[in-house]
Amino acid sequence: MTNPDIRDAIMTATYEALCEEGYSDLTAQAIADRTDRSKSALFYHYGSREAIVAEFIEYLIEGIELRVAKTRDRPALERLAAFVDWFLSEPDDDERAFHTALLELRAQAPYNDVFRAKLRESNDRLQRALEEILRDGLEEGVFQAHDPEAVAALLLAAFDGAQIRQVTLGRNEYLETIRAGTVDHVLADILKPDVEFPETVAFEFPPDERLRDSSTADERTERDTVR
Amino acid sequence: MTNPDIRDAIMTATYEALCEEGYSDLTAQAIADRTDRSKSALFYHYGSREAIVAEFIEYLIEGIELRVAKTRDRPALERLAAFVDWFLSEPDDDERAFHTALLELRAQAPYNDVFRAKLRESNDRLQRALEEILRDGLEEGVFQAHDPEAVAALLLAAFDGAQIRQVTLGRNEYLETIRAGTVDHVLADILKPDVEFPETVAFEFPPDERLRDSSTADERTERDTVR
DNA sequence: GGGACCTGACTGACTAGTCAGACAGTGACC
DNA sequence: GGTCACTGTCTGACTAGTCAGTCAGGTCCC
Repeated sequence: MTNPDIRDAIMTATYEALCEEGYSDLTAQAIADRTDRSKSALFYHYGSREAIVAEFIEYLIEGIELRVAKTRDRPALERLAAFVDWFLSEPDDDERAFHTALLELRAQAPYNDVFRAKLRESNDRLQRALEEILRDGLEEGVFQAHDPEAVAALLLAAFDGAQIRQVTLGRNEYLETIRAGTVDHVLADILKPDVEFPETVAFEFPPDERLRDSSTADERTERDTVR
Repeated sequence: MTNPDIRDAIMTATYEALCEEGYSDLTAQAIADRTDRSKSALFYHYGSREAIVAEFIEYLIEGIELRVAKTRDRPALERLAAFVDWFLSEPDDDERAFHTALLELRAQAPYNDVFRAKLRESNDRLQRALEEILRDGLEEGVFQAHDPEAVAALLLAAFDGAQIRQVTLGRNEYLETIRAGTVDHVLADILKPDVEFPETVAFEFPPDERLRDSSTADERTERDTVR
């Protein structure tokens, strides 16, 4: 169903609407306004607003997979640093807006089986990506013996918690505090004693090219103190 | 403003409505239905739905403070175990429903200055309570030298992340994994080498007595597979 | 009689989803 | 080449419903 062009248009429109309006104001109209089609066209292609959102999560998952794949040839320690940095470096305005909306969306998962299933998949891929880094580090001999599954889960929980607190409380310091705590208390146990966790990243975790901010990020300024 | 009886009635009604309907369905009517007043009475006492929610967060904060105070005479290690257990033990249905709704509410904080300010305060009290435990443990000589502020932040982020993932992904295993990881990797650095983190809690973190489930928790059963 | 408290009926704004019909393209058939 | 039937895509207008908040008026107590 649906030719790829219009699907892509609807997905990026959804992304923009999410960033600009948040999830709870993500109306079918708000999405349509950001395409060159009418609201009815949305319902023609996807039967419901919910289906659009479900597809959007799918779209994000594809993005994650693509982005993880790009990093696989790097050494494990560099990848770990990039992963940490991805979650715990201070977001720009667009990133923050997106995290904010995504949190609202995630908060609906308990009420919505489809969202929950898709978010699970997204989470599992992330978890597996991190486990892979940890396992590769063991093989490369830079990490000490540990349980990659448990450590990955702990790290993701801490990162996620930090990000959510940063977004909901509006406190950027949080990220740096948690990063330092993670490096000192968790990664210290993981790295071989002679291995230092890099101060700066060797490369940035690649962004989702499809969601490169097409909208000229300026008309968004006076809309900042919202709702 | 407002006599304490009706305030209390509205707050517990808000709590019940949140648990049963979630935040995004928390309408003024849903709250009123759980009091013996009409919806108009709500608007008479609080000027808006938002004000009710803001007051409710306040109400929760008072509860936390009360509950933390009750535990202050216990040894630090016991308190730490109770704190960990509070966040990371498997919730019953009511607790889970409440966490779910609270997450929705927290997800609105970025858009709402009042909510954000109150949630910050709530968070700060929690952080201070945990720091206090850590400092007391240092004084009691059961903990090794560490930075209580940073460790408290790390623990709270990890706990919060674990709880959110458990709620949004519907996976209870998460909590146990994170608890084990926290004990092995973070608390291992904090406790003196000869001190063992308790397997079982000496006491439960006290619940909020005011929110004791007054509604006979049975009519809620067939409404479980919702929305 | 005045104020505190409360109610039911109502309004206005908003939204998901529907539907009848428009229109452009395509292929068949004369 | 022209016409006709048909299909996929799309639209504007509409429906049915929801919800926050208002308001005129009522009761009860001082």
